[in-house]
Amino acid sequence: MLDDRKLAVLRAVVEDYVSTNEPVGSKALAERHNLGVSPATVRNDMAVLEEQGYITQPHTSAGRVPTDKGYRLFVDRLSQIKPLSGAERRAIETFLAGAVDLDDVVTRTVRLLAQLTRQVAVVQYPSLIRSTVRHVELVPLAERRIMLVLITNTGRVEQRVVDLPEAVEEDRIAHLRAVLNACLDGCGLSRVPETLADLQARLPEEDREMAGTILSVLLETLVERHEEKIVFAGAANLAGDFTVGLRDVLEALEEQVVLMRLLGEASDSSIMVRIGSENPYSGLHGTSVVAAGYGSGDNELARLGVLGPTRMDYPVTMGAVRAVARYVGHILAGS
Amino acid sequence: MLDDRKLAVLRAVVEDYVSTNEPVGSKALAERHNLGVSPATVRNDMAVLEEQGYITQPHTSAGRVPTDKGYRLFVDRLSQIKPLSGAERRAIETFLAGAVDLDDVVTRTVRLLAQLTRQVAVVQYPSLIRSTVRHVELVPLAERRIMLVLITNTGRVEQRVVDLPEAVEEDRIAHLRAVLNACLDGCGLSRVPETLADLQARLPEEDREMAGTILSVLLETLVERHEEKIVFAGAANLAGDFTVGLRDVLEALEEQVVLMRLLGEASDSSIMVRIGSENPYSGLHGTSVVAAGYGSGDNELARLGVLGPTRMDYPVTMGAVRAVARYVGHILAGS
DNA sequence: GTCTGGCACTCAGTGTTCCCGAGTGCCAAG
DNA sequence: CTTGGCACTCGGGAACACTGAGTGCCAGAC
Repeated sequence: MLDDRKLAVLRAVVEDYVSTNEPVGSKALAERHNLGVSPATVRNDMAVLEEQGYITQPHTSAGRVPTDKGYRLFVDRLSQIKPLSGAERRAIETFLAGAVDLDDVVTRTVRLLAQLTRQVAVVQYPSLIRSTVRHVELVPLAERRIMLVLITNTGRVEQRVVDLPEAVEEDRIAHLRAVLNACLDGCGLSRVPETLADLQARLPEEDREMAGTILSVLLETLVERHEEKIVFAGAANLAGDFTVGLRDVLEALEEQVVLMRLLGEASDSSIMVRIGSENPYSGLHGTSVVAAGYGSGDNELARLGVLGPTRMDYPVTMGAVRAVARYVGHILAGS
Repeated sequence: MLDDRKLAVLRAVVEDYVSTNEPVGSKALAERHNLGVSPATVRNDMAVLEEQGYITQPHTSAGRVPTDKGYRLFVDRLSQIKPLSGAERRAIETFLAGAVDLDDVVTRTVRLLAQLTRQVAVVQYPSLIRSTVRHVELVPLAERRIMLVLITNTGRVEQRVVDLPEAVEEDRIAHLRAVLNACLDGCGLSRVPETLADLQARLPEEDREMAGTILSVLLETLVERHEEKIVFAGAANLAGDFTVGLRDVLEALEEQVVLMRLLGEASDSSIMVRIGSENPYSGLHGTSVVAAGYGSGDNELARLGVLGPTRMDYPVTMGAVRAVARYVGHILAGS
């Protein structure tokens, strides 16, 4: 139904439109890409492509512009991810290697990605649920008040102040700390609730109340933070492209929930592309998202990606996202 | 040089321009504000005000618009901070009271302020330098690797992974932890360096090397983080007002350094207003900043504020900033 | 001296018209 | 199936006039 030349025409339309940002006409197209046929022939092909819904014209007597469906076909079958240059890889590596803690890794990553793609970058913090406990610390602050600190294997640190029902001596707290760590060290966060239930049943009577208070806060921490943390950067890159709808996009970026859904569900470690109206949030039609999961080694910890105009250079963007996701994975595995 | 009526005219020009966003003419002005004089008289006054540089006309045959100098006079002498309504106060209070940790306080604050003022809100994390140490924790991760966690009285938590030169048993680490906490508890962060120097001299010979490594990382943490953390929200509110220059503004917002300077130096606890070209960064002429310090009790921990078009409602904005700064102070003092 | 009404002047913004040219669709011939 | 030719469409820019809000200035009133 679409022969090779028609596909070549579609590819040419996408490439030209992406680079010029202007509707592309049959003549210019026949010249710039050596298709070996005349403009008239190209016109016929374009008419077919338009009929099938892959391209459209903004108005009569203008060139053609790809539709979302057209971009989709381009991404799926007509393009290859473009790897980064050696210089770019090295730049990424050295830039990320300078990070001192998790916060820093995430901040650097999001800025790097924004700069690399000249679009808006979005990075999700490593998911608590898929992490494991590295250490639990109880810090006495006052007689009836302690601070609970939870450290995960991905370097994430969560803290809560806990008010106790009664005054508790430091050594009982120290003991609880030891027990907690013995139980939880290396324990996957998703298995923490059951582990804690077990633990509490085994505690001596007099510690039950205190421990109950602390453990319930610990559980709360896990549940609350199920609402994952997510950041973005590069909003300034929007200013060039968009004119209308920019407000919608900015609003979407500030909604954690929307942002989460934007990056999509865990995929089979390949790159996800969402084009225009494929996006879940209506304010983001007209934008595309390229996202991938990242993690240390095999399991996906979280996701990152970029958001830009539908009219973006998909091969390059996908290359950048893939590369950054890999390097972040390495960094997290190494620390 | 400027009699009362001329000042009243200036005030009227500012107020009308702020609310309509259109150059205001003599006729409309004489009608809407009951100045008790004719348009012709107002025209004469406006001519004087223009000559003095308080207002200007975009082009001949248009109304007048306040200049930066005009806004300055308005803010300094012609307006009063407008307190929030009771409902708004209560909303602030309940919204901030729900915060679970420092991160949460800051995030909620910045969103609140953005929503309240319908502008871009900027909040600086409580300064490390002016905080005091609440606790230092050393967590063994592996034989030659520990995690250093620093908790301040403002609830801020800093962490670093430290690689040790030699394997160290846990009890030596526990001992060092005890010593560190004994020395540093309640110590102002600015005094930490000297305190640590003292401490190291008093340590037993065999602990020197290990302790040196740890302490130097601790010092690094303080120095590095001297570059303070700062966040913003409400970028979507820019989309309505600005058309050109928006890119500059967004870029400025993503530059930590610019953002820092934006909020200004510690002031004598009053509200700072920077109007248009008074701003340090040239991309931000055309915008104004209203900022204030906040803190628990007497000492200023950090600053917060909003950024908006020069044409903003200063009395209302100042009221909101002041109120939020106060409540955040209370919250931080209470936890 | 200060205020006011009158009047001529200026000019941004809008609407109208006209024209150009890029690009199209269609058709008949190769 | 491809190609050149041709009539057609229509967005966008240039030229133009018109309108009206707003101004500056002046002479007379208070």
